[in-house]
Amino acid sequence: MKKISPNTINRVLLYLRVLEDLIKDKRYLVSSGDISRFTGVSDVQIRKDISSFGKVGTPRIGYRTIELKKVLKDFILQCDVVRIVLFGVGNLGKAILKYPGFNKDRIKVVAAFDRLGSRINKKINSVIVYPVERAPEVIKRLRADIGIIAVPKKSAQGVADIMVLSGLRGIVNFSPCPINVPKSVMVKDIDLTIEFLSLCCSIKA
Amino acid sequence: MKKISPNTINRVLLYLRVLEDLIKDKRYLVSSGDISRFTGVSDVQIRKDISSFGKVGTPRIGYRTIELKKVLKDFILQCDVVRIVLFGVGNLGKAILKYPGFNKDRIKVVAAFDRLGSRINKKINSVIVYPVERAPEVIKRLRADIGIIAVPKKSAQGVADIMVLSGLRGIVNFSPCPINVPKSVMVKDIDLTIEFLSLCCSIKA
DNA sequence: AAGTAATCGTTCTAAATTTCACGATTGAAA
DNA sequence: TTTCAATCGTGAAATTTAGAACGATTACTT
Ligand SMILES: NC(=O)c1ccc[n+]([C@@H]2O[C@H](COP(=O)([O-])OP(=O)(O)OC[C@H]3O[C@@H](n4cnc5c(N)ncnc54)[C@H](O)[C@@H]3O)[C@@H](O)[C@H]2O)c1
Ligand SMILES: NC(=O)c1ccc[n+]([C@@H]2O[C@H](COP(=O)([O-])OP(=O)(O)OC[C@H]3O[C@@H](n4cnc5c(N)ncnc54)[C@H](O)[C@@H]3O)[C@@H](O)[C@H]2O)c1
Repeated sequence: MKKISPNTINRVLLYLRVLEDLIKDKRYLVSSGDISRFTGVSDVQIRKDISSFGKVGTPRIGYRTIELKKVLKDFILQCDVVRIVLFGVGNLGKAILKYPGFNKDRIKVVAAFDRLGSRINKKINSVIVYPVERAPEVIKRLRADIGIIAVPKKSAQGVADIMVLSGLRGIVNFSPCPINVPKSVMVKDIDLTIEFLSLCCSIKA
Repeated sequence: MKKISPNTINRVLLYLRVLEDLIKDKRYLVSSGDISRFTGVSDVQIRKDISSFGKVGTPRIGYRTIELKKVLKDFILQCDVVRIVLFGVGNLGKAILKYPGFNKDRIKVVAAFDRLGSRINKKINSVIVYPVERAPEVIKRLRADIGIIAVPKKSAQGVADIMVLSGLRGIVNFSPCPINVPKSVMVKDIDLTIEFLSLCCSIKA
């Protein structure tokens, strides 16, 4: 089996979302052309992505939604549920805690941490906010996989260090500065400022 | 002059941020190796990116921070200020409205829109929330460039249509579904669910 | 039963991006 | 003044990614 590129993973996750919607609508067949219309990805690209997981389609017919969903899911989502912890219950952190859509995709925020006394021991959307000091203990107990950095940038590296110590293996970093972690820990930077500016540049060009 | 790829634009925006910090710290010289350490981008990549804007470095010395900043900025950020409008003043929308960091980067949210009566005519962080019906008029008057979709997915396409009609040329779409717009309008999808799941996949692999 | 149209899957081609290697340039030191 | 080390800039190679073409397969139609 060949390695799957991050781009492919992202696209496959899109396909999975479409498939779940289709299955909910009781549609049992779908073609690469259909998925293309739903996702904007070209049909060739879709067939190519899917074919890296084996032959699951039938010519003239397309793909069986339930089967395809199962195949894709088995390959890229070994885990049933993604357990996430959140650092920083500010504006952005609260938005994430209050978002109901994550549950549907089996993303579960299992705990939150903040430094500020007034935020601690509150429950937001049934997630408890702990003091940062308790992070290593709580994270291990709840067996979280991924951490979100939603603290101001001057606290970002410190929080990242705690995350690494606590055994998290992936970090989503919303703070506008790069963080240093061992390379066994995957980092995904989401820098909204850069996204906005970048779009602006593409427009003017 | 050759065309600048989106990847390059994103990296250059990173360099610009580093440069601003350095200048604030009164550092007048910086090498590609330094920038590499600050950003994680390889030094060769940095030199190559910069060289597409001309020769601005001096061998043995590096780059003059102030000069480099000016050169990069002139090339990719023609506009002084990016004017943004926000659709959907819910959890995510409020977080964006309350974020003070955008001003520093000359990103200015000039107006917000919502459907819900209880949100309308409030001011959040001195940004007025208008009813969606007034969007075309307000957007034209304030000469906004970019719109943010932070409404539930079933409203996303409708909001996108209004944005196009109002003359926006770029859209940042936080809703978990693709939107259809004329191809003269640039769309940047930011799908947090996919980002989290994607990170999860990379970890397990 | 044969023809046909739709769709998959694969191979080859092309384009974009990154990495590598190395020459060129400069200021400082011996 | 000569040497040297640091750094830039660039052309070529390698890698990755997307795209196009096309044969293979299947079910429907007549
Ligand atoms: N809100 C946005 O739209 C937005 C946009 C772009 C970037 N960001 C970035 O996202 C991050 C969060 O933004 P925000 O608007 O939610 O900030 P915020 O100031 O509203 O919230 C930050 C929270 O982190 C907590 N905190 C600070 N230091 C901590 C520490 N060491 N450990 C644990 N908690 C700590 C604070 O008590 C606070 O609750 C920031 O880095 C910001 O730059 C936010
Ligand atoms: N909050 C998160 O962390 C998060 C995570 C992933 C994705 N998203 C996506 O981001 C979007 C916004 O999320 P949220 O949590 O802020 O949602 P929300 O429900 O809190 O807010 C949505 C807002 O949009 C307004 N709205 C609805 N229809 C509208 C219309 N036609 N025109 C104008 N306004 C309208 C509503 O009145 C509400 O104020 C959603 O599409 C969601 O799926 C959010």
